Amino acid sequence: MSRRSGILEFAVLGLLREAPMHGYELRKRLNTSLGIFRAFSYGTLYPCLKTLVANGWLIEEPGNAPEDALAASLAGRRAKIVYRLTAEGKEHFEELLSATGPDSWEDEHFAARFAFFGQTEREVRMRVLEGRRSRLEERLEKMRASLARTRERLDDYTLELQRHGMESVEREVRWLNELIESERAGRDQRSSPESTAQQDNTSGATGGLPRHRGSESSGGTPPDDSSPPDPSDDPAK
Amino acid sequence: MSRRSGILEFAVLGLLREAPMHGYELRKRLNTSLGIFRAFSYGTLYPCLKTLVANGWLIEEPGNAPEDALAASLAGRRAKIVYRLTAEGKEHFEELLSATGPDSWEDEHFAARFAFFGQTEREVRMRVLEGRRSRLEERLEKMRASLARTRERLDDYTLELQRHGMESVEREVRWLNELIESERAGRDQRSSPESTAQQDNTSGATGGLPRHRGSESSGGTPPDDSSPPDPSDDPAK
DNA sequence: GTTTTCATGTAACCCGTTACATGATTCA
DNA sequence: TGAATCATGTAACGGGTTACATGAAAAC
Repeated sequence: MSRRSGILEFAVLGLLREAPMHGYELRKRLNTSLGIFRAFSYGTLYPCLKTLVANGWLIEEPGNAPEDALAASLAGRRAKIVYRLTAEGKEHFEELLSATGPDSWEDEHFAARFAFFGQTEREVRMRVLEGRRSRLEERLEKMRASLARTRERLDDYTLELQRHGMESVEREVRWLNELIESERAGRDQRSSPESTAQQDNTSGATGGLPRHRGSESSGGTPPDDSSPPDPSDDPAK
Repeated sequence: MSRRSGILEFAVLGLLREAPMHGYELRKRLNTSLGIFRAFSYGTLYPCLKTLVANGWLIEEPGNAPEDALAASLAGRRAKIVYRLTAEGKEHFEELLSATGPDSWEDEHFAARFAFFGQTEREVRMRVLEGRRSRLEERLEKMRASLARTRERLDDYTLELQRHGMESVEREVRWLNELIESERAGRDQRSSPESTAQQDNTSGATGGLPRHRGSESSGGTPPDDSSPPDPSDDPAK
């Protein structure tokens, strides 16, 4: 399955690079901010964190709020563990960021890569976007061919399903085209590896993403936090 | 994971209902005509066929072309096994066709259901389409909420990813709307279970699917069969 | 004071793939 | 005659989830 857990490692390192966090929060971020991923369970996350620590990429720190630091040091109370990226971890993540294997164009892998584009060099972004695009174009080619071969044998519904599927892919290709275009056009903000600094990403640093007319994607619920307890977020019964 | 193998069973029964087939071909159909599915391997397919046989839903028949029927009967040569749906199998499939649990709205499950809409009663089709739609609307609601909560903390790329994701879902909702509409409008072709006959599906029996302006989805390669051996279709090294 | 939510972990289990083994048929 | 494709199987392995166990902090 092309190492789905590799995606986890990557995303964890990426998130921790922005700020230290404990496992629980990490998982939440993984499923919301980066909502791309089919949720990972704790049974996957914690062991993964363990191995990252073993690799020297993370360190565990007792993560209690400053106020009760002394209280924490007293009893052997179950610590809230905060994971922090080490120098080697950062280095390793940087390597991962610039490594663009064919994996990087696969669905979930690509989404993960894209989610950290803010910390990725421009040329790498280009490679990933273009790789993804040609991956999709291959896929389209196959779909077209198979459709041409079987068209008359298929009933209307199957045909419609196929059509919709292909259109979805075509749509993503167009999206990629826009992105690639705007990467090309963008003043070449930053190609040096290190200046892609830590907390810099809330600013409009990423120059020229295509502007989109808002669709209905902004209306929705007012920002109340009374969202009902999300069952899919709650692994306990 | 919500019983992915259940999808396999369903699809196998559905395909065999149209015509008897052997495993190898079955798998090909599963990955092309019904190209929706992430490919199943033989390691999954054959055991699955076994259990379906054990359940009395299929029977294995020696499947050699008429000419060498006698040759086949002589030696214990490895038979090409053709699977045929039994009466009970057909009945069971009919049950599956009309059972609409929440599973039916999940991605792959839904695709499988849709692929056999040609053999599904209209009311059931409606239930499935509407179920799927509200499933997606829930998903949208969640995405909107989470986005509203985290918007300002996210960089442009993450935001763009989220936006594109939401738009994809919105697009599928619109697609479903069209389909539901045209189901409603359609002269109620056939609500009786049994008249949904065997080989009837190549005709324009399914009344009123929305017509689509061709997109680029028709150009493509001319219908030559010299398509290169598809690696993803070839489990052997 | 008790229920929820936060928080961390682990072991058993399920499902599906990979890799391998085997052999027939077709094509060059 | 040898390579490629068709065809059927299985055993081992791996990855990820479910379910469980535990406990602190916060909310009610």
